[in-house]
Amino acid sequence: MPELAEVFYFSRQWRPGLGRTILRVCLHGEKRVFRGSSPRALREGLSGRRLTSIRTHGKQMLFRFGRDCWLGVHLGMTGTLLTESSRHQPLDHDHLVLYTRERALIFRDPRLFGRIRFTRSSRPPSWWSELPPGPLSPAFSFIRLKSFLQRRGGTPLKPLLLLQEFFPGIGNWMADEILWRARLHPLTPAAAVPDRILRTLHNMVRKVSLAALRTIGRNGQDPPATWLFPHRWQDGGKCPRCREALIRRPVAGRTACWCARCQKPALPRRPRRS
DNA sequence: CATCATGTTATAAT
DNA sequence: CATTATAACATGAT
Repeated sequence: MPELAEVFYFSRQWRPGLGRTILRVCLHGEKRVFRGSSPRALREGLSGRRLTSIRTHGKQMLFRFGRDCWLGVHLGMTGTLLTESSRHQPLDHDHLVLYTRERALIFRDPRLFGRIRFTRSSRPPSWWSELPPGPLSPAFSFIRLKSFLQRRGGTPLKPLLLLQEFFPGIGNWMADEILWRARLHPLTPAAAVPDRILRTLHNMVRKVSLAALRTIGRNGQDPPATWLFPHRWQDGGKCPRCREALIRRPVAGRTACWCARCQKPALPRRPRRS
């Protein structure tokens, strides 16, 4: 589930733990989600400390404990954050559970593509502070987008939108939603987009991010039927704009969904003449 | 049983 | 070196 808005939503699930002291830590330290960090250090670092802040950036989450303990969470494909009562017994897929007096803060991930990191330092860890500007940041400017797409002009738009190094938080459904709204075919080479359409694309990256945060991010509910979102996985799904049947097939290794009528492939560079 | 999945990354090939 | 394709990860849903 987790792209930028879902990640934000899940981060808020742990908000009841803000200001609370972690009394006990249960974890499945041998699981893949702890790759690259020490479960022992994590347990010792968090125990007895208060959860002091919660932040998200794209698909990344950062929880601060006390002054100098930082917990990074990435939800991968199937990760979720939730709370249960403090009597909760960790289930098979509850790989990290932080107990406060009144609640259990749970990281659950059946598929184990998620990742937990732990760092002890006075400043936030570098993997966090070096994240690229998010789509809603002023630094995510049109000119910066244009130069990025220029640099990778031969690559289709769809896989470019999935690059976290430039579009942190954008995932498969958001990319399709953005292209659908900008009426751009997922295979359009980046350099083939005229400036005017590029403006639209830039706008849509921001619009979809903002709208997703205001719906999914706020209450976890799916976006309305005016979006591509609720139609994209349905067999026989129709374009909510023109009712044309939606097309679904892999583009650069991921399933893409688009409307054959609204999103025409790029025209050949030299249509005619000799 | 086969296929597919809202993600990332190592490795191979171009 | 840059880009692109593929496999792998591990489990659950259909």
